[in-house]
Amino acid sequence: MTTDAAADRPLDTVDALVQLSFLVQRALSALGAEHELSIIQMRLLGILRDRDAGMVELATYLGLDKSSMTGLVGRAEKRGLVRRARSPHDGRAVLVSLTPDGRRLTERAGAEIGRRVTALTERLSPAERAELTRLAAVLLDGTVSQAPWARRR
Amino acid sequence: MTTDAAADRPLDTVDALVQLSFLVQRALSALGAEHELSIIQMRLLGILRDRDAGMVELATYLGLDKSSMTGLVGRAEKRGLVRRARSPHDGRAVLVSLTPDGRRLTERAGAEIGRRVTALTERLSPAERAELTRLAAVLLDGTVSQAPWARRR
DNA sequence: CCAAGTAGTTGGTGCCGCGTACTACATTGG
DNA sequence: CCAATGTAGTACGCGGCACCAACTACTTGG
Repeated sequence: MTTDAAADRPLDTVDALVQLSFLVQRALSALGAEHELSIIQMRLLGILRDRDAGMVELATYLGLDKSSMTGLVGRAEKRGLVRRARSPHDGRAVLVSLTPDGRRLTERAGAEIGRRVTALTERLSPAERAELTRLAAVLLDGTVSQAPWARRR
Repeated sequence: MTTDAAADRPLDTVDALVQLSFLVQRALSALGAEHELSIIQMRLLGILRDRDAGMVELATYLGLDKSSMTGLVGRAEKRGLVRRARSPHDGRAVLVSLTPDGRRLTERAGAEIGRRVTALTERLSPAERAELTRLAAVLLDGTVSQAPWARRR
């Protein structure tokens, strides 16, 4: 239901989207593996690239339980990618931020993601690429309300 | 790098594809969760829907190590979704197949995936849907040689 | 000030994936 | 035929990831 469907027969829309999602995820996963990063770790770094955040905030962005954050951040911290600091305004809270090492790795991995995902579209003309982007944006738009995982603020 | 990127600014192609992949994966994951199925379990069932297979064969389709299959199939077997049978032609081999329960669940989940993924495209016209499908197929085509995860036979 | 709420951690459970090591059967070539 | 080699599968240990329930420590509203 997800991995198969005729490889050289015309795909229906459902199969196309599902398989495309696996294709992209596999690219991300393979790329992350080269830096010993899981997809969830990359997502964590990606959020922290733009702003520091507390544990609950991160959990919300990532769609995880807050208790899952302890281990996730802990492992990143142990690798020196991330740092915990006490929040100045709230004694309970913690502010997670990238270390310089973490930032370097994040920038680098981000650039590689750009390259690899772009490579997936190499057979598309610029106009097709733009159209694909537009269509994807429509799908993403349609679910922003149900899917609070790609928001700023 | 994966979860963010401006929510209401124009997306570039890379962000669009990455975010779309997360959108679809989240839909799959949520749907699976309703039946206590992980994505990998659904993929397993999806393969077995069309044909029985040995452990190594399944591992190849799923891109996993064969040792990972023991647990995966074992858990599905314990739930009564799947059955192991000794291969008639090779005393070492095992043939994994769906039980009637497993087949019912597979058909049902497959149908729901169709519905939900189709729902993601509700804002597209039929022509746009077809175009999206075509474009996705081009991306998928370009990597078949590197990605032996969507083949029959 | 105190009750209720919030941020975060801990501990336990289970799934998933890997690498290594092992058993059992199959195949091949001398 | 049989020894060497190859292949299918399992077992075990490890670590990452995610959940839930329970807990601590702090903050806030009345």
